[in-house]
Amino acid sequence: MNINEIARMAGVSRATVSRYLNDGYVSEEKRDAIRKVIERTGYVPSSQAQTLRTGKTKLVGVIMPKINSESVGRMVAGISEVLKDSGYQIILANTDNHEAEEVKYLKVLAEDQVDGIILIGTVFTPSHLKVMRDLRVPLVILGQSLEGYSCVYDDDYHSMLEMARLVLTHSHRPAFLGVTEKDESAGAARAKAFSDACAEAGIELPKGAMNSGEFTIDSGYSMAERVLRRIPDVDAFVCATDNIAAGAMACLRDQGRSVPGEVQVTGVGDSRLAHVVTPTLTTLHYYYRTSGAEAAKLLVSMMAGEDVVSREIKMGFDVVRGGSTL
Amino acid sequence: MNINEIARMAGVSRATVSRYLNDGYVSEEKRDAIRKVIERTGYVPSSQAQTLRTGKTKLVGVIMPKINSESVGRMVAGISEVLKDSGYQIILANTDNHEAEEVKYLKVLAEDQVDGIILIGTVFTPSHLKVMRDLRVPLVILGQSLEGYSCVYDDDYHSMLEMARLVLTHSHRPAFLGVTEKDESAGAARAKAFSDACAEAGIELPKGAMNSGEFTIDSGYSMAERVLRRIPDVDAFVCATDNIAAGAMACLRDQGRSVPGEVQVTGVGDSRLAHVVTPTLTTLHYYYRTSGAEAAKLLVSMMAGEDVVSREIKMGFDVVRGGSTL
DNA sequence: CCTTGGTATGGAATCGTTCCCATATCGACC
DNA sequence: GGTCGATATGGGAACGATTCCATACCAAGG
Repeated sequence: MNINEIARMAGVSRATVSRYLNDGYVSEEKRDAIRKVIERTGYVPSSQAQTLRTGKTKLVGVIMPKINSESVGRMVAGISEVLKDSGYQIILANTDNHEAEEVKYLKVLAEDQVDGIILIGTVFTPSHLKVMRDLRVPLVILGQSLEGYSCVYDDDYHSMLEMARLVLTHSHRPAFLGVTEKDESAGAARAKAFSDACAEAGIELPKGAMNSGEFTIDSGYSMAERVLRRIPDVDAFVCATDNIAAGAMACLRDQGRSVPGEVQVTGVGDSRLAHVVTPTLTTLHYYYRTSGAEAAKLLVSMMAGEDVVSREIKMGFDVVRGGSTL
Repeated sequence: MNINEIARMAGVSRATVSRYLNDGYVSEEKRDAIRKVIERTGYVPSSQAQTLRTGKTKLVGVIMPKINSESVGRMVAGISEVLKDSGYQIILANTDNHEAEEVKYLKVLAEDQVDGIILIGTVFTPSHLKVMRDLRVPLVILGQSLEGYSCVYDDDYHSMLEMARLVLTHSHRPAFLGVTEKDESAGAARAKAFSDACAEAGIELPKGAMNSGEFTIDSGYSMAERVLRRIPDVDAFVCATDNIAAGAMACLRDQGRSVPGEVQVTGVGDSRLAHVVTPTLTTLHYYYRTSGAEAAKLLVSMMAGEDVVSREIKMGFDVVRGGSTL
């Protein structure tokens, strides 16, 4: 069942059916005739042929470092919410934190497949930049800020600064449990905010106070273990993610240290985890879902050809006070 | 840059280039010539044109009830792992637990867009069955079992039976916190297993012992609250998901009841949550990632045309003992 | 020597749309 | 009355591949 059949059955030309389906100039009678035939046959235009002819796929590629992560999940939920209404489908590319995969997908997707790309990136290597420069479809970066590109990101620095200040009102021997500094946002920015806050409070950080690991609970556990060995009188764990904080709390529990009495703990992300640990976790709420939605909106307008001067959207944040701080 | 250009530059016909790209019969010399031109120009065949001509999209649709859920995330990770290697891309459809959306996506995706579909379903309505019956692409159902379709699912009944038996060795006033029975797997099967285990142990369940709510922590909290009012001497909460169990534990904590001393608690899913609550949660480990991978493998072979007699794969499980049971 | 089958190649049709162009009618306006 | 713009319609050329078919060469086998 194709457009020719429909045209024949409705007694009009193929071109008229096409016009009926898209925009202009079809008389009332023919319009009726075509509508009837289409209803009766349940005809749906082949999106593949449309794609070939128009060069528009109505697909958006979302490249993400890890599908089963709560923050990414929330972002994608926001993206999907917006794109659904704009008639776009999401095509998913999961890189499992493998930078090379990220570059590969950028290339493959842009080749043909999609009208636009949202990159939930972590680390930008030179080959990232190269591929991104000669991309032929609009790109929005989510979760990181990068000069010259449209991006939606969280205020990692100031939010962590505020969190650190809060902790430091009752802490003199704090330690930081973070992730790789190659990650500008979750890594470098949060670490810098922490050490700036310490400097501001006149605290000199001992060796071993700044740590870097993975985004996992296990990594949080082992970093905490290590700090407790090297700085036995540590009195606060400021963590770069809720996962890490949860790991740290597990470690403290196992070693019989009370939270927040002996050691305060804070996380980032306001994940479900934060609300079920005992005591509940003081954490930073980032508007992940909303930032996903904003990124999608931005991309939609870019794909519509409005020459959005590459925009940056910095999201707000809230400090969520749980029982893990004084 | 299209196949004609390449053909011209290599001094061969378009057909020969196409044969070079696909299978047979190209002489060594021409093969070399074509390869050189392709390397130099970086030519990549238009997948849209290929799709139009061959009818194969190299896309697989994955319909899921909720993207930011840990179990779904794990399943999708498994799917993506397998499909990546088979040259398929994933196209994502998030229904946000809206059954009508599920049906809509089944229709839309099958229309044209994808070579196969994996449905991570929850509830099957008559309109589901109707659409699924006249689908023109292979379908694999993940997480539920449905007569006549290929499916990969967990042994909800027997795993919960085992869990309930474990709890009942030290409990005489247990309650069940579940989800809607319209969900055959997570709802009906787990609830039945629980009541069967109780019957087996000679326990008569009081009114209010069987509960049904949402898949959320909050819902777990309020269900627990309600049971504590109606059955004050309840001594175990057997929950249909870890989220619900986490909510129940939060409620018990708030009401000053000790776990597992006064009330035992169990979950299902072996989520990260289960390991960070205090005490850690006794839960059922389901092989979500593996089941996603299995579903994908099944679909790949179906798409390859091997007439797989619609197969069922029932996954195994483990009981993970945490501190929340005696 | 003629047939047969494997190897190799190009021409042309095809997939199902969109959209440019040519054409036509009709009322309005100078 | 001729020109002009708006409305309406169909013919046909793309879009960029795959694939059927015809053709041709060459070695082997009877």
